[in-house]
Amino acid sequence: MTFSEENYLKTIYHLATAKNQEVSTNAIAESMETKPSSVTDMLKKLAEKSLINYVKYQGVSLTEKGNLAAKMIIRKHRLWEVFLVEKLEFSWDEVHEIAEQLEHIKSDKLINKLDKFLNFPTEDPHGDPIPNANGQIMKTDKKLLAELHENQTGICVGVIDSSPSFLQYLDNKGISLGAKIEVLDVEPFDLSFRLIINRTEMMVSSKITNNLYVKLD
Amino acid sequence: MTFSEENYLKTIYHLATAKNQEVSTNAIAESMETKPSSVTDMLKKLAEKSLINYVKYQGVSLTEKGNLAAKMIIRKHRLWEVFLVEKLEFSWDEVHEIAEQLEHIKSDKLINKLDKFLNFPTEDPHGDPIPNANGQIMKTDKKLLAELHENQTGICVGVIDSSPSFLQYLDNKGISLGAKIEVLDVEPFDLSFRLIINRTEMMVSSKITNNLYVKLD
DNA sequence: ATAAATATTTAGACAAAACTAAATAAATAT
DNA sequence: ATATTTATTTAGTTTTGTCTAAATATTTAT
Repeated sequence: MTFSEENYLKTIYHLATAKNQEVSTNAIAESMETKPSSVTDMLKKLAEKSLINYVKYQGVSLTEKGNLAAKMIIRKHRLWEVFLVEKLEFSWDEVHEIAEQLEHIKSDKLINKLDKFLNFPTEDPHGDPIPNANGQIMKTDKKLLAELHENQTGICVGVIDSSPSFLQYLDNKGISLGAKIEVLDVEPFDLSFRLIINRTEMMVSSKITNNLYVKLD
Repeated sequence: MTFSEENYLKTIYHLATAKNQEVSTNAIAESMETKPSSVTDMLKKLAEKSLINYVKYQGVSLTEKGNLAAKMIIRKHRLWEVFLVEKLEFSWDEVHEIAEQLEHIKSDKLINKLDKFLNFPTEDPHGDPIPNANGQIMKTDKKLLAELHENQTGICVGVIDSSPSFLQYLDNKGISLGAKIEVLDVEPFDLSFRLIINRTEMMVSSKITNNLYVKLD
């Protein structure tokens, strides 16, 4: 499988998972910053290889085979992200670009040894789940911080918005994966939260609480 | 720079270093298992980018720029090999193929952090030197085992022939990088050596002693 | 229900990196 | 010194993945 094919599969997987329905040609083109005509070309090729179900003008979905292939690419991407953050000390916001390259390295043995070296992590540094070697995804019982009530506590396990600017904002505030969070109270007017994070009290807006995942204790 | 350009540069570097003269089109083609006409095409492209000195029918040499670029690729290749052997527990003979892929990952920050993570190694698992971030290569004072005399001792630091079959032979005999070697005596008839390697006495043929590098104590 | 807008596909072209076959230059042998 | 062999380059083709422009299908609005 070529780099390009792998990138298309991954994009289709993400779009299909997010929308939970057939993925349109234009949606793929927009997401990959390419032209719809290029997408059509590639869809034919992927359908030819039985990686997607493709009916002209009707959008696409992944076949079983395509779904597994996509999850293996995502597995590689996320394992490499864990490696970059935990072993090489990159910060959250720097790893995506490099993992985009590393995810295309072909060697099952490599990725399984990496998995072991990292102690079989189940989530990447943004809190997204890592499929195991069989493609199974452990779903976590994480909640949005915005859903918590006063006096509830938990630990930070991920984000929705993983843009560098948001991740850097979190770094500045001292909010990192694994941080202990306690909700002191919620301001009813603007839904901002008063929190204790790692022993420091702070206020955060609803924009933040709607982008941070926590796991309840 | 594309994968293909990088592979050509690397090949030219190795051939130029081995022969210490201009590299011919055919030599490159043979080494890369491609056709001379394909090589000519690429040479024009590399010359256009000032990476090589190319005069029709005269063979090529690397420019300063090309030489540095080649050394950076080799640096990446060898650092990844160290990672694979030391951290992921691959054996000597498995790492080359995977490193061929990893050497093309583009990120200076990545490779320098990897270097630090591995504690700035100066040699890869086959005993070949690793250029530093500036492209400088520390040359080691290694000798061929065949050059040692009776009662001399040293440690195994590398090989010439890095084919899987030779590396596997060494593994079977318990000969690995860092192994202590003591020469007991040399059989004048066939130049075979009687050795103690890691406290075990064994006989090795001159075919072996001519392919193993040792550093004297 | 039809017109207008939007989405998708087709047709044809291009660049990169490879190839084959033919042409040309360089090296070698007689 | 010329003929022959070998090495190298040129010319033209192929495949992959992209593009533009034009054509066609689908959706939306009136």
